Amino acid sequence: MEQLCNRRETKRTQTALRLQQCAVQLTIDRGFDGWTIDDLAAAADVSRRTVFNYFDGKADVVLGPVVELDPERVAVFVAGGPSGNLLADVLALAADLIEEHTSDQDMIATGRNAVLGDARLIGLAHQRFEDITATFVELVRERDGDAYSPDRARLLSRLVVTLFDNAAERSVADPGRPFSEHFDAAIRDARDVLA
Amino acid sequence: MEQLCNRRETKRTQTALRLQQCAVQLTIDRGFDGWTIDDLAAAADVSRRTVFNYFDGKADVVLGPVVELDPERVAVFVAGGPSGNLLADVLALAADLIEEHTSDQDMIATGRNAVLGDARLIGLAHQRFEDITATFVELVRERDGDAYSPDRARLLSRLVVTLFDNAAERSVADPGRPFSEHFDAAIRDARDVLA
DNA sequence: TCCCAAGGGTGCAAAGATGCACTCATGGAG
DNA sequence: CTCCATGAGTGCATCTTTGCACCCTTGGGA
Repeated sequence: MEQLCNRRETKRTQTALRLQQCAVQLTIDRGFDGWTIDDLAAAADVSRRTVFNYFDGKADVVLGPVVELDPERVAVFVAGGPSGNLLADVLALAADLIEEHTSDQDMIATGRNAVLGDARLIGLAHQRFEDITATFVELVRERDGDAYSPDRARLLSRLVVTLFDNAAERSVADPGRPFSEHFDAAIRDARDVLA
Repeated sequence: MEQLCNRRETKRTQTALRLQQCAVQLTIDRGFDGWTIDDLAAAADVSRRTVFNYFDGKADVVLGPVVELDPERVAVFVAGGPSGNLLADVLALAADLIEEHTSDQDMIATGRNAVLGDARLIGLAHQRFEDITATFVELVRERDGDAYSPDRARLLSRLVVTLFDNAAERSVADPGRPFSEHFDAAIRDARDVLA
């Protein structure tokens, strides 16, 4: 997956990472509204235009790009797969989401702190989770029709979000372990709690 | 002269400087033939191709680009200007050469050491001075016809080179002062010596 | 209320950087 | 001597970065 022999790819990754790190740091220092795109560009030593070449907006730099589900996996999910168990399949879908979009393990904790420290950012992040939830609810409806009530589907999505957030908390407490491990642990504990 | 507001110019200058510094360091460490363009590219974190986008060859990275006289000033010189005194005018021409091609004051000393520490580089540098000398001789001939014998013109050019080298030595001993100042001091001392 | 400065965001063309496939010269190894 | 590996140097297509002119929204002042 990593191509260290390719200068282009390497520099692109470095620049994206640098932008994210600077954005998070600026947010921690001054809050989300305390810095401009120009400030970020200066901090990351790129032009203002380049920021928009990498991210779709100011929020995206801090929160990361809007997550997108793999259409192939979505198709499998809607068809009732991969395991047939709804909870397991939703979790699998969510796990892929996290897996693909976690470029920097230890950035998760820092990023989470930055988000939670700024009211405006909490709102933006919340909006994102809302969108994801809506997507999931729709997917569940496509998959099982009316077998699941929208309320139940919504609860399911919220559970996944909660699991993610709990995993993030664990990641803060124990940054040494990979995030996916914390996520798995959160799932296990949740099962125990609900058992 | 410096445009800190322009990202392009700034980065270009930085890259060129980085390439020069790395090349000099590599030469000091391993000798001129002890490193390849690929080594330099890796050290300066650019692609091999980019090295050739900046410099015309391996030698140019260490010695700097081949100096070129300003055609306008050359025309003035050939016409007998600007002062009418041959020595003064040649010195003025040479001073311009140095002024325009000295991007980094303290690099002069380091670069000089690198050149003097490698036999091959001394040869290359010598060849350059030869070329410059030939150019000057030709210019003097165009200016004063046969009033100056080629031998005398050649001596004149050599004097200038010597002054430059002496100024470089002074620069090594006293890096705090700008190079042009050392150059002027060398000229004064030479006059005293020859008086 | 009207106006304007500031900041987010986009389109486009020019300038830079890179990868890659070449060519050419040279100094050994066999 | 011949062959071949190595490293200098070039041409060209492609991808990135940058500057710049724009547009749109918004929150204050006058």
